[in-house]
Amino acid sequence: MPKLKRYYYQQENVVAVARDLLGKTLCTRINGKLTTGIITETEAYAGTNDKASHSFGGKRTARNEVMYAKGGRGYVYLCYGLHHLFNVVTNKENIPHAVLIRSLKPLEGIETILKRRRHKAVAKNTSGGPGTVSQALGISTELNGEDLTGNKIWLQEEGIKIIKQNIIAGPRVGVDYAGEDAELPYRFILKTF
DNA sequence: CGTACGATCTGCT
DNA sequence: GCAGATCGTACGA
Repeated sequence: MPKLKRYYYQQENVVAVARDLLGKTLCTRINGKLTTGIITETEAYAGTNDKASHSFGGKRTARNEVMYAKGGRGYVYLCYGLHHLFNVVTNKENIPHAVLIRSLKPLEGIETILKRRRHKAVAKNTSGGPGTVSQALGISTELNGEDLTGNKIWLQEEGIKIIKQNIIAGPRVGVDYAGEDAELPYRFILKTF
């Protein structure tokens, strides 16, 4: 399975990328341990006009700086003081787009994943939210800004074939503060997972 | 410098 | 169903 190349991350339309990432494989090699999973749920955060995004209004701080880098890097930040959320930065021309990976189906390194997750829910198909995705693959803020074409964390082509009929779009989770933008159908879920 | 809070998860009731 | 965990960051004084 070939790695996604840099140009993949430099497409204009984040929402399209978020949809397209379904079925691709997210991989990490942390301390020599390889763990991978098929992406089953994503959310798009679109540029500076999206009230739900950290970059709304052109906000640019030490935390979200990497959103303004060229596409193809990871944006990892701490949420609620204990969850590391992983985003793929996808943009061209300094537009701060990102895709949050909300859920995975574990593929390789199941033993390691179970250990990291203290034998919790991952035994099933998906992990239960963006925090557990990071926990399962060993992602933490140390990987913030990491190049996604490198060998610590990367994405690969389809783990499975996706047909349109199996994709559900809906509003994003936990962004009520974003007013009308909270309604946007920027969340994509693979049915049957 | 102080304070409030978040793109959440878990375990207990 | 609900509260507690837990702390870096943002923002105002």
